[in-house]
Amino acid sequence: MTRRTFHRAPEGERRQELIEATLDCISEFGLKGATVRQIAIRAGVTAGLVRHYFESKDQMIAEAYRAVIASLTEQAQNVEGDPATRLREFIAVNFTEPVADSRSVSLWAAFISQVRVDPVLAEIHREGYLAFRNTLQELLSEFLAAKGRPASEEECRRYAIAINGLVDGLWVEGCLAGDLFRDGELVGIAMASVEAVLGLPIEN
Amino acid sequence: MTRRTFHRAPEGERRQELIEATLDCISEFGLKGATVRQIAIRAGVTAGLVRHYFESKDQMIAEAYRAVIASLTEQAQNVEGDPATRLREFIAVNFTEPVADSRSVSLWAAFISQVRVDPVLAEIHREGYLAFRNTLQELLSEFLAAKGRPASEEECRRYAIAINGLVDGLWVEGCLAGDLFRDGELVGIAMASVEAVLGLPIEN
DNA sequence: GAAGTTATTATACGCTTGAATAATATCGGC
DNA sequence: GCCGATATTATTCAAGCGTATAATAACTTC
Repeated sequence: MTRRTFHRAPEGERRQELIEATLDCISEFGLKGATVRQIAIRAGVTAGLVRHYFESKDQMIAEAYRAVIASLTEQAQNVEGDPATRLREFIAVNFTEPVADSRSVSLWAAFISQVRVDPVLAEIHREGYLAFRNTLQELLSEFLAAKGRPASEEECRRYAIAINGLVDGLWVEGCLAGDLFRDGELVGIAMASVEAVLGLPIEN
Repeated sequence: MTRRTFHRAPEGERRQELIEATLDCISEFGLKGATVRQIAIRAGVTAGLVRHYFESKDQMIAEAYRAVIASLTEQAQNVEGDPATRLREFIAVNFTEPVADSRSVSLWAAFISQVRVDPVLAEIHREGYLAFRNTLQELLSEFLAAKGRPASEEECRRYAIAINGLVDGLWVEGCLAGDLFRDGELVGIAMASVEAVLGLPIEN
């Protein structure tokens, strides 16, 4: 009886691999299908190792959720250029891979469904939502100012809530049933709707 | 050793109770917490009975999903009055209980997260989404015609997609973190945004 | 290249799960 | 008021769950 060989990975790397494997399993098998054993198989290690890196499975899941939120928001935070370009990019990113992907929305939904159950996840969600919305709000404020139509914080807040809802809603449906829409249709609808809401074109 | 007493419920009634108990458990404990035993306890029966009414737990879950979709859409289908009133009602319903409720969104998310896993649920979702959107599209068509600005089917389709996304996105956030918004704020933002998208007031 | 550290494997444990089965209480028909 | 049908309970089962523990292989250091 000989043991399987293995290599000792640097700590950070292995943790990352385990989190990635966790997300793979959740998106493919659902939260209840993401068992410690499945996750370990996906990561190419044995189940016991999970507890060497995480205090519990629940803690690993929470960290995995943080990773999801980060990947969904970082794309939106890193846009560059003048306000109009950034606003366009901010919207377009949500209808382009890797954000626009059935895996993403599965993960998002899996965690959303636990928000009511697990206060830790609820807090992670709230932080992520507010960060996303605040980024958008600031972007809108700059955009409106640049267009010569500066708006109050309160006004920008309302716009941010509306546009965030619009983009999120379209993102979900696009991810879930992309085949119901033509290529580029959703991003077109989103752009046109945002322009209508703001009462301004988003071109330069 | 004496058995517990019970009463024989009419078939339809008991099925309904079991489905309702299933939804309670999913929303409170998540999909993985909705075990046959928990569901039975919630329904006030013993676990074995589940299999008397359903071929398997999975089948019961699928039927429960149908019930969720139905309850989310039936409110929107049953609005009455002239087109403008119906459009306003259609929107408002989504920000009023029982649709606007953290239980609803938990259930919705729990099932959405399984769409990628289970083709049966995917089909149920698609049907529900299209029914909802088509109702909205027809409503918009009538509304625009009544306002003296009739629109093509293609135009109405685009409006329906946009407004459906907007309402869904705001609905999710409102349900998840209602305390981030003032009373009536979301429905106000939704109405204003829909008016902007359509370029028309929704009053009579 | 030997010794020490620890990341990783292997195995075991107690518990819960969905499902199958047999016993039985309830109720409608007569 | 009994009788047959069946809805419901009670019990059991194998499989899979998260976790704990001990053995060991892979690196680090000197």
